[in-house]
Amino acid sequence: MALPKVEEDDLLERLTGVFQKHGFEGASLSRISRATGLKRASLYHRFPGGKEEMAQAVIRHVHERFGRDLLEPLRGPDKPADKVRLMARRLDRFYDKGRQSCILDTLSLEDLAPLRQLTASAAHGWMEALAEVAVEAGASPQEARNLSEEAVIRVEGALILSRATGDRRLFEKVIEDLPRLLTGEDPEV
Amino acid sequence: MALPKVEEDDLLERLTGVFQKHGFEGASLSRISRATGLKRASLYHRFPGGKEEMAQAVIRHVHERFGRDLLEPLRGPDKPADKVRLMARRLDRFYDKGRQSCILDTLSLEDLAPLRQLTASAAHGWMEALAEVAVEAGASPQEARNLSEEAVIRVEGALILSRATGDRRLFEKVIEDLPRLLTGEDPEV
DNA sequence: ATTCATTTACCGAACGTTCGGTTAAGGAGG
DNA sequence: CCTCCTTAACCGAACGTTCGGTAAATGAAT
Repeated sequence: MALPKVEEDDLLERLTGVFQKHGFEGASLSRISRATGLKRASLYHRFPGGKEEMAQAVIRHVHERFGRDLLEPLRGPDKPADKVRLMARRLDRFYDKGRQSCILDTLSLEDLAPLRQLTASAAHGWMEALAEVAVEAGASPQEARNLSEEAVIRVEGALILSRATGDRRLFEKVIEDLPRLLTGEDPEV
Repeated sequence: MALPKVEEDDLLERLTGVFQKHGFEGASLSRISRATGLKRASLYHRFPGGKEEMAQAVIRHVHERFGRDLLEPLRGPDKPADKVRLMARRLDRFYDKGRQSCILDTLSLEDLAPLRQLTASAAHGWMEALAEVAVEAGASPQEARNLSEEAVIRVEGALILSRATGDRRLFEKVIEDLPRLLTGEDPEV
């Protein structure tokens, strides 16, 4: 069989970049083709469902990578505050210090049911992981849920505001404050 | 002179709806034409600068309406907590209980310098007004700035998360918590 | 009050470009 | 050979934009 010109994982990574930067409607096949190095027809070979399937794959890919790199460590044996500090550091990298948009934002505008379902489950997964670590740090289940919601809300809001104002310090501040918010401990940078 | 088919203010209102719902790239001239009742060519008579000028007009219009209806009352003679409660109620209406997106979000993705400048000044205007009322409620200037940033971040984040999850209670909760956050007083619904 | 040039607002039609998507054929590996 | 992956070429539709022209209201001069 012929060799794929771009490996699956690399392809998804490049695809993610386009949808992240331009949103669903702004992610034209030309841009996608340019970014991935694959012609339109090749993209349709990889994603017979077209653009919508690409967007779905992107959400799933980000969900998976996010879960593996940022959320899984939260379930490790370390101290809650340490684990949240680690996640905060990786969040900072994940969003490139506030320069990148979140696909929960850019891909939830379009009202396509399959995309909505995927963004919803991704958001819930994130919040649940945060709630668990908050419970571990001493919060009641109810408190933990509230804290995890607030944490995600702050990160998403900070991304929007950083983008809208061009001031990335807003994002940095929110990131640094996450350990205190979720575990009550100071960040000890 | 001929009578305008749609009054300036009504036109801007309808225009706003399209950009709010679909973002810059998703706001096609066909959609805009359908929503406003004006044909493509007529839109270019009103906005010779084309789509970008329409987007600029939308931001300016929202900025003005937002300032008049939500921020101006914050400078009135009433008690800070009362004023914030009023703003919170109007915010709830402004975003239709979390169903509407914020143009700071939908129009800041596109990297067009004029749009960025407008979203930035709108965001700063909002935060300044909130900081003023926080100072009035007893916060130090530094605290007030932090609180106003956090308030706007929360509102924007809640809008994203409500949209991504379909759960508008997140938005409602943030709205109800604004008076406490900014003035330290309970909402007393 | 009537004319008339001017201005404002609108629209049909078309511009060239790009959109998302398809078809048929070719090259590489098993 | 057969299967997988890629591509050139192509499609109708929609994109943002422009142009020529029409209808309605205005102000000034008659």
